[in-house]
Amino acid sequence: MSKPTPFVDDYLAYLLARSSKLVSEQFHAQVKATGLNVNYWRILASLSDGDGLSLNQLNERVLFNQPTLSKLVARMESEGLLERIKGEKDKRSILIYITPQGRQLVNQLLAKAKWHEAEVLAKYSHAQQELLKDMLRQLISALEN
Amino acid sequence: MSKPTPFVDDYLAYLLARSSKLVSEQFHAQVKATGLNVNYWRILASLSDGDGLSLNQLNERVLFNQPTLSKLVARMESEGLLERIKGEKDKRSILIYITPQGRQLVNQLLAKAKWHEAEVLAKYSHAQQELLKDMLRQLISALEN
DNA sequence: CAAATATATATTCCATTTCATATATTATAA
DNA sequence: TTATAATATATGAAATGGAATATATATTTG
Repeated sequence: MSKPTPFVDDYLAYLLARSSKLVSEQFHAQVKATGLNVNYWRILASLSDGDGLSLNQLNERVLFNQPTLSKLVARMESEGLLERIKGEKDKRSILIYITPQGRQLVNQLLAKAKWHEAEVLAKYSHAQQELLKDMLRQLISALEN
Repeated sequence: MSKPTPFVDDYLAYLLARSSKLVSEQFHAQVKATGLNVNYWRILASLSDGDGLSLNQLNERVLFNQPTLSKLVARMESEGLLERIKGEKDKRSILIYITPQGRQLVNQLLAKAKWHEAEVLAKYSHAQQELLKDMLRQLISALEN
């Protein structure tokens, strides 16, 4: 009788957390090497293909807490990476834009990120890569309601 | 011409982080409802099918930082959930065991966790579930070296 | 074997995150 | 309309997490 599979190795939440952490950590080392805060990278990447999101909308993507994101965005503005503009239609909201400086930074990192992803996925066929991503996308949209 | 897929929605690290967070968060709400710290749950679950791990070994599973885990384990011991025993063979090491009280707690949560996972995966066939998990396990072992 | 190096865990100090709540604005109801 | 509730973001005190380092024990080297 061989040992049963340990709980965590068959537990989806654990497999996701572990693979997520392993994949991210490798790349985050590269981000840190450029001197950038990892959270800044996540925020810039989330804004990279369409800024002008409100804080809440951005938060739905980056999945921080609202106060955490609020403070990060304020810091990033003070460092010249983002700009915050009060909403015209709804004056409670703050719309967030990438500055040229932030854009330059994120563009460099996007290229590195794609390169890193290619490395991670090198052993998989294109079909397999898409299968994995599709399953994750399905999971996400199911959980978002 | 339709919009291209946003970067993040095609980026593996993001898909993993997002799905991980969404899956975990749902269950963590249940954990918190029982009054337990989420990190405690992660530690107990990691020990659930074989305790007596050293701090380092445990850390390889839970993927915290060593000082963070060290502090958490100390707190959990003071709250009666774990026991720390100095290694016989290597006296630098600390072996970590679940107390009966900790065991009772984790057993309840393991049952809930499995139930929650079943819900999350309900829409997938058994074969698909295994496919997803296998791909994640492969990814993990490739990244661990 | 003694000295030097490596390893396992703990601790300290500081930056960041979180919880609860405040403020400002908008939407709804009476 | 005015009062009430809801929503978006900000803020402050307290808890948490991380980087650097300390301590204790083991291993290696000359």
